[in-house]
Amino acid sequence: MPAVHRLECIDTDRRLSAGHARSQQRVDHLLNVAAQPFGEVGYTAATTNAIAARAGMSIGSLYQFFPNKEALMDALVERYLDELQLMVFVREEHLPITILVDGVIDRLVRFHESHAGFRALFLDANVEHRIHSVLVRFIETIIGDYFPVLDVELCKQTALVWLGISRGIMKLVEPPHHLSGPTIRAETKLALLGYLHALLVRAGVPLPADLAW
Amino acid sequence: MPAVHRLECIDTDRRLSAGHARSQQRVDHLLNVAAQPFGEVGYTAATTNAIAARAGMSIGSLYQFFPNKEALMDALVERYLDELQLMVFVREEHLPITILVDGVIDRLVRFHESHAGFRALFLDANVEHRIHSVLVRFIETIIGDYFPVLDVELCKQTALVWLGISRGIMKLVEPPHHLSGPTIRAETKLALLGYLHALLVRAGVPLPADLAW
Amino acid sequence: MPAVHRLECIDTDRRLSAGHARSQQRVDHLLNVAAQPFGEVGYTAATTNAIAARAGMSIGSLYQFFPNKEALMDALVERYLDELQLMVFVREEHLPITILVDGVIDRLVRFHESHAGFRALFLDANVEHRIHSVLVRFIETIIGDYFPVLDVELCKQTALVWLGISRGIMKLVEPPHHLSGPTIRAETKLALLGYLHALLVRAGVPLPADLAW
Amino acid sequence: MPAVHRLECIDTDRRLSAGHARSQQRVDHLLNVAAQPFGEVGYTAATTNAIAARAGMSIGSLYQFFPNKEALMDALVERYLDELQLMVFVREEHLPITILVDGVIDRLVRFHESHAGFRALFLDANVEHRIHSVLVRFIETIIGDYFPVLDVELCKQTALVWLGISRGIMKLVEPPHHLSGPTIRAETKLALLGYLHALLVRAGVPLPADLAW
DNA sequence: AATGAATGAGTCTTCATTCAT
DNA sequence: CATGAATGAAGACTCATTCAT
Repeated sequence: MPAVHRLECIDTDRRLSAGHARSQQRVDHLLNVAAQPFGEVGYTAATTNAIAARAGMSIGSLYQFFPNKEALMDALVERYLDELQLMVFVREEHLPITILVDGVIDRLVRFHESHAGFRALFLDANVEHRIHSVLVRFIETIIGDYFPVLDVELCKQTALVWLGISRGIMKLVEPPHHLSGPTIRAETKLALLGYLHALLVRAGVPLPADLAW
Repeated sequence: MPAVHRLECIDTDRRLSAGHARSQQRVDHLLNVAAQPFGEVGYTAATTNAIAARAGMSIGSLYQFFPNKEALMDALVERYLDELQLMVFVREEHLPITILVDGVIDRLVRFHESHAGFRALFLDANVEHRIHSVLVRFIETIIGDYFPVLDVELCKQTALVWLGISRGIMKLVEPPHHLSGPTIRAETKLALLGYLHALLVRAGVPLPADLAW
Repeated sequence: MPAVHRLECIDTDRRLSAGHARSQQRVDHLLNVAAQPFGEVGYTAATTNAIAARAGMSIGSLYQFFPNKEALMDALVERYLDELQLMVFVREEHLPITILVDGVIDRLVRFHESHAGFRALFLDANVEHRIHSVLVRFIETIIGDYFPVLDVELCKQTALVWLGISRGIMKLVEPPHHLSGPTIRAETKLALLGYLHALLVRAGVPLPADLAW
Repeated sequence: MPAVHRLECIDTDRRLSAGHARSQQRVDHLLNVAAQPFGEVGYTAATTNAIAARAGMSIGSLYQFFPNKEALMDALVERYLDELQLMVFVREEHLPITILVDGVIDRLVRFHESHAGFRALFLDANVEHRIHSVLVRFIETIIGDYFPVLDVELCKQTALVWLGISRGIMKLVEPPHHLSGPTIRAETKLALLGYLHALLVRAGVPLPADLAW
């Protein structure tokens, strides 16, 4: 009875995928919720029990999805990276670099403002994750594209410094400094472009028109 | 016997100051040692028991010097601020701003390289202490002195951003990025001056000769 | 399938109530056990670790039931108050006061004899809890009912003194005096009624028949 | 040179006794001061370091006078007993018992009011010391003297109960009840005599004139 | 004798993780 | 798969007591 067999298989598949779907939903909800404690008290101080409780889930279930707290954070990080890909790392071609930076920083700061968990992970010094390296690679590519004359190492270093500058300024939204969102956006852009400008001058690279102050 | 009395006094003084001296030595040693765990794992993860053990001291002794962990950190912070005052915040008059920044950043990065505890406190996002506010005030004064045309609020904001940039770039010495000391020094200076340059241009303030690229 | 649904509900209820029941059992057991260290060494000297160990429970479990040591004691106090309500504070109407006191003291002393934790809390001077105030209010009511001619303040004061006398005499069961239960019962009653007698004489209140020695 | 020898001896004796005197002074001061923490926070919570500090004495010196905290308390107890002997246990002969009780309780309550350390030790349930047994023996003697017809055991038991009643009522000066000193005095006397009255009636002993209400 | 720095066992409490149901 | 009770190592901090000076 191959037909029957197939039917059963399909049935099973459906059930499985239904299960998967539900499971995925639960994980999504868990991650959404976990972002809150991370954002409020930081990764270390956020307790797994509190996260599970806020997710309306038992602690046991949390540990069925993730083997430990770090894996939970890693999953959150991956989700943030997916969202960053969609919402921040969008590059229309042929934009002047100032316009590109303007757009990326606007989107990054807005992402950062609206995602407390991302803010915590992006700004917290003491947690290891992939956000920074992915961001660095993204920035590296941009700089390499715009200034092919710069060698790979210098591109990478410039990307690193851009990341450092961005993190350093964005951290100023938090207590005790409380810089406003618009200020953060404006000053981050200014700092990134100011640094780039100085770097190009130092490297003897001709300035693009929009950087030629 | 006034002579004898005096001698006794001196004797007493010696004993007292000997006690003080030893006590001060122990506190110094404790702070030196405490800086290590703070530097390695951060303030929160560093345990008082570990600090005491590393200092070759019982936990009870640690608590004879400091009423709690925070007070220990505060003392360390104050000592760093004293040292910063002497070693970093030195301002010869009438230097061009580029030279001033060059000197201050050289000294700050060297301080930061040689003081793991300072590095931790300076870079760690999650601990409240006086280092940042003191640094901001110092930078604020410099900027106000060099550019009296900028209003107070803008000076303060610029100081904040300079602090943010410095912290952001200096954090890149740590894993996983591991930028070298010389690179950190060079790029921090470039970023600070590049940002300042752009800021002055934006504000319509005439550039000093050494910033007129 | 309403029937099935109902069954499931019941099932769920059963599971829930089974959990509740077990939890309640454990809390009960914990309180029973906690009463011992409290009784033996007093509230302060009793350690939460010792209590957990005696209850055959990890310290973590203890703190899952009670947020801290004081809350544990409070729960014990509330349980004692519930039991006192049922076993001691029973008042049949229209009894002569001597009979009432006889019954209450018999029951209170027996309660006190069989509940080491209560004994500790009732007799220990250095812990704040509700036992005394509740007892005072109970006694106050009795005295007010029997002698409406006494003003409220005097009723309250008399109740306080009765409580003091009872505590003072009951403490004599403990080392180093070791008065026997029957003696404690007899002498407490005698002291309470003797004081009341003297008080009524002093106040010029006519003695009820059973107090007219 | 016997004369010289003698002189030296005398000299030595003088020095010794001077040392003794000074030592005694220090011990006295220490005990005076120790009474305060005991009175304020109770025996257990009072720390030896705090006591030494308040006495302007090093912790080492405290332990040179007393081998441990308990011995310190014992010495304090002995001093209280000496003072009680002088100030409270005075018995003029041939006073009616009501007058005797009046005087003793007045003096005891006043002692109790003015000696915080005594109050703590007299009222605290959890510390073993001689105050109670000495008081019991004193009371026992009084009762035996006034009512030779009562057998020794009953005298002892009555003394115990008197002690219990006194402690129980005197504890009411403390929080949360805060009965006033005069109230304490009046009600303690009333309770003691009321109990004695009832006891004598029960024992079939003829009442002395001043107890014949 | 005097000192007070030093000790460290012991206290309460937290929280990531496991496992029986 | 879900549950959440149970675990226990570990952390900050206290305090009676000791001992070298």
